[in-house]
Amino acid sequence: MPKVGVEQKRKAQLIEAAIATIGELGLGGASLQMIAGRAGLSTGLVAHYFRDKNGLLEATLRHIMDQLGTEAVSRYKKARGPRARLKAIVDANLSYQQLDSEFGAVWLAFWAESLHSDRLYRVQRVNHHRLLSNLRHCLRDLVASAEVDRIAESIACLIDGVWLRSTLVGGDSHSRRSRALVMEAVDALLDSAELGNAKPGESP
Amino acid sequence: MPKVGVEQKRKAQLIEAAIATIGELGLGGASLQMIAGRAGLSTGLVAHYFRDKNGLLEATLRHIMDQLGTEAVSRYKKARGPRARLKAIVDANLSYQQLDSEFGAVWLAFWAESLHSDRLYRVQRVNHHRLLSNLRHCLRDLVASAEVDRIAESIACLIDGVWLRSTLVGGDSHSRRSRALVMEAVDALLDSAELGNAKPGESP
Amino acid sequence: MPKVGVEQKRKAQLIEAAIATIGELGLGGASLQMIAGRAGLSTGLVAHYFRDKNGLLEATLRHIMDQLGTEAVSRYKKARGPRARLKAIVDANLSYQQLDSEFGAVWLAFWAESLHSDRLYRVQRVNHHRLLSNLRHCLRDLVASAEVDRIAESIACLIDGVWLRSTLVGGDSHSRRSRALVMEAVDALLDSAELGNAKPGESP
Amino acid sequence: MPKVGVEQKRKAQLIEAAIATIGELGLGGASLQMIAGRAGLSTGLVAHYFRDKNGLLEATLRHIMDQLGTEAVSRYKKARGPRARLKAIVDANLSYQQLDSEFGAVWLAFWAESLHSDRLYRVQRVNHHRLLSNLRHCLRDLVASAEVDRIAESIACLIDGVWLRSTLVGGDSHSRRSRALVMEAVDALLDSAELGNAKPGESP
DNA sequence: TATGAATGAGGATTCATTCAT
DNA sequence: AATGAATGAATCCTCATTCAT
Repeated sequence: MPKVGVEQKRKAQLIEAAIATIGELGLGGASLQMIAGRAGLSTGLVAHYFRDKNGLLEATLRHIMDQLGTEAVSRYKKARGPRARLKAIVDANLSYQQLDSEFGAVWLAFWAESLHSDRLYRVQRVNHHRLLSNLRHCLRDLVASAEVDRIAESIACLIDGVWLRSTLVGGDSHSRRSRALVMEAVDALLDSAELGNAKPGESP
Repeated sequence: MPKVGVEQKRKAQLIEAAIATIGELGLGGASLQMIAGRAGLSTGLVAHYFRDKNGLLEATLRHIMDQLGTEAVSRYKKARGPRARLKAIVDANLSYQQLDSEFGAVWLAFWAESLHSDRLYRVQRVNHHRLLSNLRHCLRDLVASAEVDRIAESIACLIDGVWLRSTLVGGDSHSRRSRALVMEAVDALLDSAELGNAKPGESP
Repeated sequence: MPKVGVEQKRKAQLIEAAIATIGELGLGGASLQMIAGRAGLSTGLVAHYFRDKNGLLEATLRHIMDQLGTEAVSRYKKARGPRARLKAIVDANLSYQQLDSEFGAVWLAFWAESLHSDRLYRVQRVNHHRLLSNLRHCLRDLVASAEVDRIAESIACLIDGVWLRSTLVGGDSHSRRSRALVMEAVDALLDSAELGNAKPGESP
Repeated sequence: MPKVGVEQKRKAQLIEAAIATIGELGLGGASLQMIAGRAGLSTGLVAHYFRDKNGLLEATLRHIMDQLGTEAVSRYKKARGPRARLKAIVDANLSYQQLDSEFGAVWLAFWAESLHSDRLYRVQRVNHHRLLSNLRHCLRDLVASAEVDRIAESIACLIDGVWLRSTLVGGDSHSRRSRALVMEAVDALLDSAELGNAKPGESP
């Protein structure tokens, strides 16, 4: 009988439960008993598979980041043309945040915590830089190289600002509006860069 | 003998210590003993003046918001012209966040916590709407009324995204760069709105 | 009203309870709940006064050592003549161990633990050397200086061996017998040293 | 297929690992996972072969005692003359304790624990009496029968006191010195007994 | 025979809160 | 007004034990 895969399954169960619990109660309210209970497992298993509560939290953050990365790559590959690819990245980041209304809260909780935990901080920075690097890669085909960094940073801030503020509002209508909002702002940024540099752009 | 003002002074001491402690250790690590100890007072005083730990936290968040509001009003009044007033608001929000490198962390901690605490949530929303409302007020003189809401929201997102991402990076050079970044993005947004609406804008 | 002395009293209560509990259940069975419960206090007070369980244990060991030291000094001062002083020291060590039948068990538990705890180890060594030094001091008047160290060490071993083995037997008759046993052995050691060195000794 | 002997081998592995772990970390720090891990086996095997953690500990103590007994018998048989046989017993007890510097710690840990465990206590007492009985047997040829018990007890205390104190000091030079110390004290005891009884002794 | 997954009780520790002074 | 002693619930973690494979 396949005892194989039990470890992966248990880890996934615990991570899923951690996400749900943190989303509902925040990091401060997410005790191991709540998490393990929601997963239908015992608290001891956390130590068994993750050594520590911190181990579970780190794995959880990493899981979230991996999922976001996978989503972004998948959308990116389907997109045709540089502007579409750029928007695919934006879309991946936004849709992922808003897939579940709790997701923004989880993301935010980890962001806040990462400022006081080396392990989480490192994971967080990897993602920070990955988003910037992806954006820059797309922008190289769209604006003058002198503008790439600035515009990439602006778009990254827009994305993070949008989901951050949307955690305060929530709701589906807001989700749709916020996507549109970012897209229009991105267009504005690209247009101004193109105009300023007289660079011939493709139509969006 | 003027024992008047003792209450105000003690409250201020505790709030200041709360901000410093949360900035350094996060909300999860800020125990009453740490806060009171840093203020040079006893833990009992917290109950005396704020009834509760939550009472202290709420007062602390309110204090931060009030300070930000005061700063914004002060800068706003000195500014001449609609675009300058708009930038004054942006500046107020950014400079305040970056006054102290710990400040972003405090702000972030409260934002995360407010998603799980009604009291904090309400305070947070007031500020959320105040920023939007201020931005909208300025924009009415700059862009077509149909665009006001959208641009205001975009700028608000930019502001929050900038300080949020800057909590991960820190440093003075980043602070200066991020101000410039927002200003340029604001210009791009305004220009695109003006062009699109053929509305004659003033020069920035 | 005298709030003074509360701290000393509470510490004494907890230390006393720690000794009783360790004597009854061993270090492995002495939980904070048992200790605090026996003292009629809450577990939280341990942290309040000793910071830690280890803090309590260290204070307890120190307390035992101090008491033994005081006892030894008191008996030593009453004794007349070098041989009597030597026996006063032996008596102090033995009578203290056997005052309470649990005491040997406590002493033994700490000795075993001190091999794995730096803090306890240091305290333990201080006592180890103090006993030797006291014995040497007495012996300088009784045997040739070349023999002092050896005889001191022998007597120290006898003392420790006696109480160690008596932990396995217990009972009052054994206590009395073991005192006599050490005294006779001490006499044998002194006699052999005196004879070997042809040193004129006083009558015991 | 010779699966015979597997049981004995596994038991020996676990016992050996238990001794090493207890020596290093003490009884309080010796978890089954540490012990089994050091033996390269799984925790489940402990239950399989010893039913219990206590079963393993009891077997371990018994193993130590058996080894000591074997060593003593072996040395005893090689010795010629009553005084040499007496010293053979002393040597067996001391050299065994000091074979490994961790050994005293293990012995001490079990001694402390045996005061709170019936099973271990019984094993401990068997050894206690065996040493006494061996010593008495030798002494019957050396001192008056009225002195046998007293001298036997004294020598036993010396032996235990020496290894007990040596656990605090350790080091090879101390080992050698402590053997000499006991031997000289034994001689002093024998001489005083012989003199007191005018019994003609053989030369050692 | 052997593994290691899973459990859950028990321990130390932290902390907000209460209250006598 | 102010202290800090005292509490006890809550949390994380460790660990012996059980059991299915």
